[in-house]
Amino acid sequence: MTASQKEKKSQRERLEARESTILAAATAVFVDMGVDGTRMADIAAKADIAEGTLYLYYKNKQALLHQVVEAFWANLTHGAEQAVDPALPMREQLHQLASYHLMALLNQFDVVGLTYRARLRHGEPEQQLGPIRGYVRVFDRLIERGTDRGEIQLMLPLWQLRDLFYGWLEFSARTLMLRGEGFDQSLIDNLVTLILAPPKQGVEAAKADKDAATNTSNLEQEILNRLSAIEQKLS
Amino acid sequence: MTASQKEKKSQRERLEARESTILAAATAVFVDMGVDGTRMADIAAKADIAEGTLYLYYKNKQALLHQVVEAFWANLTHGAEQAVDPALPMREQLHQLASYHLMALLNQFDVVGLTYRARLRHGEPEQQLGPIRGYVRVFDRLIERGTDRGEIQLMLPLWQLRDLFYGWLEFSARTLMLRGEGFDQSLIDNLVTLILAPPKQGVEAAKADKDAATNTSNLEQEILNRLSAIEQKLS
DNA sequence: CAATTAAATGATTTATGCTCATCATTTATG
DNA sequence: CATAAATGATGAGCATAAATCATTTAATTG
Repeated sequence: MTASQKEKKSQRERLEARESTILAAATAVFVDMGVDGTRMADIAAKADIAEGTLYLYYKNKQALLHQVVEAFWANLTHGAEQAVDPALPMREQLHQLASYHLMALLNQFDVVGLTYRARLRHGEPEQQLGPIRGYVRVFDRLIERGTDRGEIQLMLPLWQLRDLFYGWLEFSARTLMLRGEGFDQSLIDNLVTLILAPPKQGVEAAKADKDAATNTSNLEQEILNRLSAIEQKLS
Repeated sequence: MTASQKEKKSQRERLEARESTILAAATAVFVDMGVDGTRMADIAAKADIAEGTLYLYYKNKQALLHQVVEAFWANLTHGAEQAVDPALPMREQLHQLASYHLMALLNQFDVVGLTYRARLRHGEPEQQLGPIRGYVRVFDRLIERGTDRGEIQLMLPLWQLRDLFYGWLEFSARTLMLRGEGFDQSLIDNLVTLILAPPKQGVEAAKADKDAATNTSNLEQEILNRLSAIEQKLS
């Protein structure tokens, strides 16, 4: 029994290894030739298996592409979690996350592009890209902690802050790629500064100034911070 | 000769009319069935022409898709130019542009989605989407004027500001669609306020007015506002 | 009204995603 | 250990749809 189970396990391992091989091959060819330019035969050849075998692992080309993208984002999530050091102050952590994300977008621009082709054929349920959700959760947790500590000064519902962060970075990555430029430090700095210490604006800024000038107690400010925390958790 | 020229012109007009018909048919079918789900035969049928005729007007399916997207953005540019009234103060203009853009993204979400499939097969020159460039120029001109007048408080390079604006709005549109929600006024307000100095009217103004009336401190009023916001979200 | 040019057609060709009958390998059984 | 059953792998063949092109039809010209 022990032997048979061992055999079974090594069998399963072989299957998983083959799945990884297929995924790696598919990623490479998709990136290299574009989705439409990729033939299933190409992927099979690169993975060194028969064409029909692909369909034992994935229902069709679309499902394979979907899996490629999911694996990519899952991997990215892992990297993001490692890139952020929770011991550091909030500003550093945000900086790390933003830098990591922009870096990833630039270095793997083509793979990111596959994401837009991976949404399932319309019809069928909300089987939207799950891993992306896991990815942004890294950001969400960071912001929630920062909000609890009252360090986030850009007062926005969490979802707006999230879309600002990722939307800005992704569009910027596209611009930088288009111009043939690389990583832009000023962009990251501006983004972090905007979220943590926005330029004086509106009542918020006036209030802050007033507080500083008139030496108002921190208690009232603390109340505001707590309220923001609650508000963001609700949205 | 006049007659012949007239004839020739009406001929050209007929061709252009047919081209419009094809484009409209293609847009409808692409949106309805998805790019992959669309057969050239479907488009031909909808445009009431033979399949082969399509290839007299467009080199292939990809080129047709490309043209559909270009026409869409060109049309959107026209709408944006009309939506913004240059006589109004900067704040109103930005508000109009942001509202128009978010509205367009939401109402024509599927067409916008086609944009990501319209980049030409890789290889071949920088024939990137031109009309999008024309579209963002509306924003650029607005910002340049605002900068000259010193009305822009968010000091960023133009390209960063542009990517912030469009990136945030597009990601937000996706979020709103995913949640099945519609136009979000607070998003627009926050975006405009972030870029410009505090408003003289709107939510901020109401608060300021109330401040003046009740002679309450800004801080206390801010607390009241936040409580109201929370209250609304809970109901 | 020929004659010439341009436009339109759709049967045919070509390409490729996917299926399935067959073969190979692994696991279960007496 | 032998044999049966189950699972995995294969690639020739099928079906679908994009693109082509010889042919027909329509428009333009002198």
